[in-house]
Amino acid sequence: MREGYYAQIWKVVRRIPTGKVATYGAVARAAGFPGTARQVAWALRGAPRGRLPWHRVLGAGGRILLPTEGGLEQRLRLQAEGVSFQADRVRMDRHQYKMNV
DNA sequence: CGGGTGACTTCCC
DNA sequence: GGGGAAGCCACCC
Repeated sequence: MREGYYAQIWKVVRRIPTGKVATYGAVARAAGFPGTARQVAWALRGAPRGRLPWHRVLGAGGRILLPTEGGLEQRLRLQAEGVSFQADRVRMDRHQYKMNV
């Protein structure tokens, strides 16, 4: 089933190391599907929870876009990994993970 | 195959 | 820098 696209996205997300983050758009590009940032969110939502560092994927500018509790959990998880924030955004200048396109 | 739905982005005011 | 509009696209009726 829908493994083709999702599997690629998950593979990229799993490459993001602890303490680093990436944006939806960057993940999409690295996976070989430029312009599908929105679909990355689908892939994360439909991902098998527990074995994917979903919390390391953020919106452009380092913003957490996951609403309500999920967003809070995401922030806590990131902070637990040593990711620093400035107001509501992650300091991308320090934590953005550069992927080999 | 048409239409609605977003954990998106970018541009413009 | 907030707010709105438009572009994009996999997924599910």
